[in-house]
Amino acid sequence: MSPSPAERADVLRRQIEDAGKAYHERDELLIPDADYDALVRELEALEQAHPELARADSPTRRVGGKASSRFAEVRHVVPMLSLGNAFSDEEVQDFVRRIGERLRRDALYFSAEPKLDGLAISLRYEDGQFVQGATRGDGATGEDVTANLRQIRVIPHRLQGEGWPDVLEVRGEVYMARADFEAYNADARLHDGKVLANPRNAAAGSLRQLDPKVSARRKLSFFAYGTGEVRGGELPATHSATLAQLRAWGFPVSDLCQVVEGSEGLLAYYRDIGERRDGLAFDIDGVVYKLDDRAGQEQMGFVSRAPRWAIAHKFPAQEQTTTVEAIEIQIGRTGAATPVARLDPVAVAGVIVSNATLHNADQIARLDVRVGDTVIVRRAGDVIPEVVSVIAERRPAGTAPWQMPTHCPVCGAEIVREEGAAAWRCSGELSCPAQRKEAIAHFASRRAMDIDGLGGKYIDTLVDAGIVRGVADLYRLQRDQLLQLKLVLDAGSPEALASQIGAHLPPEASGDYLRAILQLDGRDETWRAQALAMPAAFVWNTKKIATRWADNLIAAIDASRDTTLERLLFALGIEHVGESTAKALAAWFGDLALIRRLPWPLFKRVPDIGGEVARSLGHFFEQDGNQKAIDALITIGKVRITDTHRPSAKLRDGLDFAQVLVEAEIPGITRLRAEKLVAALPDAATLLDAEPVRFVAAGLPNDVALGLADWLDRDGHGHMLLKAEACRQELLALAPDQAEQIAGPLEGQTVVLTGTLAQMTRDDAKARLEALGAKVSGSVSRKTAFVVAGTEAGSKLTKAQELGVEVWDEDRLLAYLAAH
DNA sequence: ATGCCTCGAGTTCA
DNA sequence: CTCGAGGCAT
Repeated sequence: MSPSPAERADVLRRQIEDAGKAYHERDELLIPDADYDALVRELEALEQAHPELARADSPTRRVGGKASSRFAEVRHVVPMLSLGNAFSDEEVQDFVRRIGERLRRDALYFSAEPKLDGLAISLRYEDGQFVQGATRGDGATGEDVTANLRQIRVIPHRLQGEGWPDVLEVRGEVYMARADFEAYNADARLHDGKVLANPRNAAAGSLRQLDPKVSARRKLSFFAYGTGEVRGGELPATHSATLAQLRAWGFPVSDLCQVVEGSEGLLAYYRDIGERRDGLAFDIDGVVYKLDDRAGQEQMGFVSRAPRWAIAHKFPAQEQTTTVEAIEIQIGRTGAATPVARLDPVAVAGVIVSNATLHNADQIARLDVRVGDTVIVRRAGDVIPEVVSVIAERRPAGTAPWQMPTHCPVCGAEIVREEGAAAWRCSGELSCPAQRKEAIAHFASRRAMDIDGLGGKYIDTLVDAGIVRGVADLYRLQRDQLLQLKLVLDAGSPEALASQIGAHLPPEASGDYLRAILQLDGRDETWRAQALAMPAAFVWNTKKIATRWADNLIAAIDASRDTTLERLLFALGIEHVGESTAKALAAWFGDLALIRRLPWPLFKRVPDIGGEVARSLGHFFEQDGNQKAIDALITIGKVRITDTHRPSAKLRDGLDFAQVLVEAEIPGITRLRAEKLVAALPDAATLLDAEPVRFVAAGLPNDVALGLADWLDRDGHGHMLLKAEACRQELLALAPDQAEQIAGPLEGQTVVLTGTLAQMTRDDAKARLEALGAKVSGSVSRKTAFVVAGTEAGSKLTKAQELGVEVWDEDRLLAYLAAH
């Protein structure tokens, strides 16, 4: 049976998308360009022949396409800066105060302008002629979009008037007016084209079109708001006069630009624009204030990549109303049951929101969100959608308060709440497929074992099929198994796959699909020739993509076998043990064999590990299943820890038996009492043998002595104490670790990274800072030594400024790293 | 006990 | 990114 056009179209779309994604996200070529083009052409032909199959999200309509979508790079001689943000009146007043103090001036004049929601660009004029236009890019380097900018009617090709500098760069915002955006989408809907999400995306997408004719059809506009490089000429001494001059030279400048005085003037302007916002012809997301006189600007200078003389005052996150269609719960890696609201999709602050976390049952109870409710949603911090409140008047009749289900929707185990905790958990542990999948995904994740290419979709299938039950099974996977898996997944189902293949194989070759495909693997020349003779490149491409994936995944799994103790400890997914704790454990103990059998009180020897984390570690390693899983990883999986070393000598400081007793958290046992106890009963064996009277004789109050006796009898505590004592002696007997690291120049300093770095990845920067002894943390506080801010730095930069923490830009970091 | 400072864990969308 | 909560200094 030959595949229906619909099935065929589905397969094509999936292949095109896989290849396109690999190319865009990883710069990886899954299939040659010619093959890719063939796939796209076939899909186009199919969609034309069967218009009912054409879909708005089809890759044939994708903006930009695939290969060659690279624009030339343009280096900005004067960097295109980002702006600091203000969200409250106070922050604006602080901004004005800082300037007043530094410039020692009472009256400050600002140029205030609307902040358009578009795309920042730079236009270069030489001898009055438009020669080049570029996007902002990372601020230092952008993309050359000259051809597309020439299509924008309001951008002058030649400067008007006179007196312009020999070289003039004009900075401004390309945007799409609301009316033009609506018209575009109406047209797109009519012709079944791709509907764009918002004017901003429309502008950005249009500008990055490769074909200028395409972007010409979309009506873009432009407002100038500043200048970049200027050579062979002078600009007026104030920003406002410069804008007027730009207008005279032929540039559109918003007529909402105004000069105002002091913070009062700024705030009045903000309110005025806020009121007029909805009536404007274009979207704005705030207003921008710039110190008007250039001399003052120069005196103020820059922090990181942002000028100190300008700030963006943002409007509050946009809110929208929508309805709650369902409240589902998701089971996380630790079993945490998180309620998520499925919403009727709605556009909030530029994106379509269809899910919003409700965080936990308390939050639902507080808001009293019910299925069917109309709610207000907001994008908190402009990213993660949240439900703000319920509109009570619009609640349908007959609803009941939402309740946490009593059983896990995935495995059916009971959902329980720990005492005093906020979170409900599925009690199924690793017998719950949801938890097992998440645990495996965590194990494979980049910061853990780093098995690239093993996404959630494949883990789902592997676990559902029973091929992978635990993490060690990953190391048993065979290439052909994976190949089959991928082929079936790509086709949607084994049946779909078989029917598709049947059509393209010669009659004598049809039959078992998988066998057919597998035999194409270069081993059988006859098959190979037949495949090449097939009418469509389909089988080849399917095969090539799948083979590539399987080979890559096998290679990634193989590469993950050599790992560090830190990564493996993190990968195990022990509760409360994240990257940082795993790193500390690895550094202090150095040896998995030791860690696996360590009684929990001894984990507290490591700074930043307290009772909770230590118990969690102990609990994990007590479980037989976990020990077996680790054994399997090592023996069957051939996982090797490459950095095993001796425990740190520092572990021995203050480590006597009395301390072990204290750290075991026995009720009533203080350091003083423990010492008395040890003086009378010097080791664990003696202690265990002793009658409670001996404890009293050693100076313990009656109730504490009885409590201790009771404690020793319960829950294997006695045995644990014996083990702890044995381990303690072992640690003491170990030769001191010679390889104590030399103190780096940043030893003991905490550094925070924020924003996007252009020259290196954040992981890279982190590793290099750590190599110098720094601790790289995620949150800014007074103790932070300095904050490294890349482009688009967010709240952490703001916080650093508030706390007066030093801010480095990327160049400074690079210079520092180079010097050390 | 109280109040930082961090870390861990969970999540959204392009 | 944000929230909750663990660890530790006061």
